Amino acid sequence: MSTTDPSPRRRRKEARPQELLDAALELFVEKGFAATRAEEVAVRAGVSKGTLYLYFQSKEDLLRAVITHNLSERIAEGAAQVAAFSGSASELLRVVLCEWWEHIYNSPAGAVFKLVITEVRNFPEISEFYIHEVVEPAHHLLGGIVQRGIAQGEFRPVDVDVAVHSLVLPLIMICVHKHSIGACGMGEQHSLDGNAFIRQHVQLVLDGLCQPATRQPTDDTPP
Amino acid sequence: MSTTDPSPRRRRKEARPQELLDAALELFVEKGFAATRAEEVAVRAGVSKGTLYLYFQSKEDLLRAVITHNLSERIAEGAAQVAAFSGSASELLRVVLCEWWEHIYNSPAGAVFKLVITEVRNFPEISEFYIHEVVEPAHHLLGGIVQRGIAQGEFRPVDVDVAVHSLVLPLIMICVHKHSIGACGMGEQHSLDGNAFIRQHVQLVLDGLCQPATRQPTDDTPP
Amino acid sequence: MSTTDPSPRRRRKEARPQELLDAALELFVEKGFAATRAEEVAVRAGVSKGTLYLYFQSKEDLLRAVITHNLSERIAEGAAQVAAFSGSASELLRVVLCEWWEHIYNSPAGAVFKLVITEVRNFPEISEFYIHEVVEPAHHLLGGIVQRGIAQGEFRPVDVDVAVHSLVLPLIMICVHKHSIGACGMGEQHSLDGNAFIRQHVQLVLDGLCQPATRQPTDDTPP
Amino acid sequence: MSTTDPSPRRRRKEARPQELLDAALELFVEKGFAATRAEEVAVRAGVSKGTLYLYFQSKEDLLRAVITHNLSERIAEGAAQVAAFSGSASELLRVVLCEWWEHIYNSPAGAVFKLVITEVRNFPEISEFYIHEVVEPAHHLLGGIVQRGIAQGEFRPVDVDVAVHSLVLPLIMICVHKHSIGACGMGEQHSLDGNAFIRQHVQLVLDGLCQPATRQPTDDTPP
DNA sequence: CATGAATGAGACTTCATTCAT
DNA sequence: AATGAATGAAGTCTCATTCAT
Repeated sequence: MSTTDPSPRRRRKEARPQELLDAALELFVEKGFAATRAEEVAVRAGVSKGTLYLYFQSKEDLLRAVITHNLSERIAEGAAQVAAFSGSASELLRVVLCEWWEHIYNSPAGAVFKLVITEVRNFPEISEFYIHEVVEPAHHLLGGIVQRGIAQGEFRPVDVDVAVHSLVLPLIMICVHKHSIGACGMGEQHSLDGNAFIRQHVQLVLDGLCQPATRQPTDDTPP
Repeated sequence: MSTTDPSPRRRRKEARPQELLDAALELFVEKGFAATRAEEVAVRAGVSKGTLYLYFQSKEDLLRAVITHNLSERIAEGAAQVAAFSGSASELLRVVLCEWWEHIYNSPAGAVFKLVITEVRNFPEISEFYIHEVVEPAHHLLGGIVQRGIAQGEFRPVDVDVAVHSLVLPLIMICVHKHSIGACGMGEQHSLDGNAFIRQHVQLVLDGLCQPATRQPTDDTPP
Repeated sequence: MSTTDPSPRRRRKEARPQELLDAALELFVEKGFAATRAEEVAVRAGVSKGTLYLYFQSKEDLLRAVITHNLSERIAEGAAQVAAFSGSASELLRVVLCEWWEHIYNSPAGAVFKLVITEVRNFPEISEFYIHEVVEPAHHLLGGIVQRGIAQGEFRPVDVDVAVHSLVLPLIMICVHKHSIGACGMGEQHSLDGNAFIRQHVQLVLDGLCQPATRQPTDDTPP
Repeated sequence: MSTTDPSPRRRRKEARPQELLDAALELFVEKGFAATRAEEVAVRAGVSKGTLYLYFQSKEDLLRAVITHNLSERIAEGAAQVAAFSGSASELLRVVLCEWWEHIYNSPAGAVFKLVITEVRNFPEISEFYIHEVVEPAHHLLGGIVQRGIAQGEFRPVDVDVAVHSLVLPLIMICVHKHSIGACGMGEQHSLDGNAFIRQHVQLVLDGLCQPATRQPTDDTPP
C-alpha cells in the first residue's frame, strides 16, 4: 500500500529470482541437483519452464546462485555478536553457538550444508566459495574465543582446532541429518533434532574444556 | 571347496560383482547416483556396459546393493569387542570408537555415509535399512556403555542419547567431509582428517562426561 | 503529400516497417532465416520484440515482405533504358548489364539473390514470385536484345537462352558470392568482386557472340 | 559372399556414417542446416535419433563432415585429366570443364556448392576449407590452361582471372540453381539445367577468348 | 503505439536399457 | 558369459508469439 506500489507485473518480476532460488533450494536438497528437473523448479516457483531461463543462464548457474545467495546472508551475523559480548569464553561460546544454531537450523541456510556436501565434488568452485566464505570465518571466530578461554585460564590448553570441531561438527551433522535421513519420516526415535540436543552438547564439550583438575593422562596409547 | 585356486579366468568372473560394487561406490560417492552413468561404472570395473546388467537388474538395484553390501559387513564388528571387554566405560568407549573409526574411515564403509546422506531421500528404503542395520545397533551399543558408566558412577547422569551423539556425530561428519569437501583438494588447512582429531575429540567429550565436582548449573540457560 | 516534413517522431514511426525490413534482410542474408531470431531483427532495427509483431504477422511474413519489397523496386528499371536506347545490340547489352550491375551489386537487391537461393525450398511461393517478377522479365528483356542482334547480323545465330545465361549467371553468382563466402573475410585473393570483372566478362561473351569479322577493339578502359 | 563377409550388424555399422552423411546432405541442402532436425536426418538414414550421435558429436559436427567428406573426394580428379592431356588450350578447357561438369552436376558434390553458400557465414571454418581445398586448386588448374593458351597465341591476352570466372561461374550457378529454385518444380521453362547449356556456354566463351582470326576451324596460323 | 515478461512447443542431446552377435 | 550397437524416453534449453501494462 505504499505510494510507490509497483504494478503487479513488475512486483512479480522483482520477486521471481527469490522465488526461484527458494524453490531450487528445496528441490536440490530434496532430490539432488542432477535428479531435479529444471521444470520442477519452475513449477514450484509458480512459473513456466522458460521463465526460469530469463533469470538464470542454466541449471548449473541456478545452483551456484542458490548456494552463494543463501550463504552470503548469514556470514557476518556471528561476528557482530562476538564483538558486542562481554563475559566468559564459555558463556560466549554457548550464546554464539546456540543463537547461530537457531538461526541456521530453522532457516534455508541449514539446508545449504547438505547441498554443499552433496554437490561440491561436481562443482569445485563451490568448494572454494564455501571454505573462504563460511568455513574460514566461522572457524576463525570460534577459534578465537577458545584461544581466549585458554589464555585466560578458563579452558585447559587443548588443541584449538580440535575443540572447535568437537563443538561445531555435531551442529552441522544435525543440519545435514535433518535434510537427509531425518526427512524420510522414519518415526521420531532417532529424531535427534531439536535445540535440546545442542544445548546439552555444547555444555558437555564445555565441561570437557573447563575442568582443570581430574585429568587422565591424555595419552593416546596405540593399540 | 577345494584348496586350489580356481583359474584366473574363473576367479575373475566370480569377482565381477564385487568389482562392480567397488566401482559403483567410488563413482556414486564422487559424482552422485544420478550424475553417474552406468557405463562409467562398467568401465571402471573393467567390463562393458552390457555386463553390468548381467549382475544387476538396474542402476537403482546397483545402488541398493552398494549400500547394503558395504554396511552389512561392518555391523557386527563392534558387538564382539564390547562383549570381550572388561574395564571402565571410558576406556571401553575410547577403544571402541577409535578402533571403529580406523576401520571405517580408511575403508569403503566411510564413503557409504556420504552416499546414504546424499541419496536417501530419493530411495526411502535405504533409510529403513540404514536405520535398522546401522544406526540402531550402533546407538544401542554405545548407549549401553554410557548407561553402564552412569550406573557405576563413572559418568555424571547426562542424557544418554546426547552423550552418544556428541561422541559419534563428529566421527560421521568427518567421514562425510572426507568424501565431499575434503576431496576437492583445497589445501591442507581444513583437512581435519586424521585419527589425531578423533582421539582428542573422544577424550574431550569423555572429560565432560566424567568430571564430577566442578560443575556449572548445567540446566537453565533461558532462551 | 505536403512538402513540409512530418515531425521526427512521426517520421520515425512511418519509417519503422522499412527499418525492420532492412534489418531483416541483413540478418536473413547473414545468418539464414531459420537461424535468425525475431528479436535480433527488432534490436537491429532499434525497436523491441513486440513492435515487430505490430507490423508483421509472423517471422515468415517478414521474410516474404523482405523479398517482395526489395525485388519489386528494381524490376522495371531496365525496360525503360532499353526503350530509350538506339545503337548496336552489343552496346545496348553492355550498357544495360553494367548499369544494372552497379545498381544491384551495391544495393540490398544483390543480397536478395542469396536470400532467395537460400530459402526458396522452404517457402515455395517465393519461387513463384521470383520467377514471375524477376527471372522472366529480365530474361525476356535480355533475350529480346540478343534476338535483335542476331536478326540484324550483329551476332552469330547462337541459342538465345544460352547467350543470356552466359551473360547473366556470373553476375548473379558474384552477388551471391559477395554475401556468402566473400563475407567471411578470407583475404582479398579470391575477391572477384568489383565492377572490373563485370565489364570484362560482358566484353568477353560479346566477343564470342559477335560475327568473326566484326570485332571491336576489345577495349576495357575502366572508368 | 566373400569369405570375409561381416555380420549384418557389423556391416550396418560400417555403412552408417555414409548413410547418415548422405541423408544429411540431402536434408541440409533441401531445408538448410538450421531448419533440419537431427531426427529427420536419422530417420532418412533409417536409424533412430540416438544412433546419429554414436557417429557424430553434434549436428554441427555432422555438417562439417558432410562438407569435407563430399568435397575431398572430387578435388584431385581434374588434375589427373590435365596432366594426361595434349592438345590445344581450347580443347583442354572444353574437355575438363564438360567432364567435371558431368561428374559434379549429377553427384552429391553439386549440392555441396549450395550448402557451402548457404551455411558458410555461420561456420567460418567452412570458408577456409572450401577456399583452400576447392577454389584455389580449381582456379589454379584452369588459370594455368588459360595462361598457356595466351602464351601460345591461341587466346588473346585477356585477364586470366576474368576468363576463369567467366567460364566457371555459370557452372557453379547452375549447380546452385538446381538445388534451390530449380528444385521447386516451377515448370521446365527456366530449367536451364542440362549439359547442353554447358557445352554451348563454354564454346561461347572460348570463342570470345580466341584470337579474332583463328575462328572455329581448328586451324591456327598466328600472326 | 510500444514494451518486455511470460509462455510452451519443439529442438538438441544424453543415457539407461535391450538384444543380436 | 560378454559385448557394444541401437533405441527412445526424458531432460536442458531456445525462441516465436502473446498480452498486460
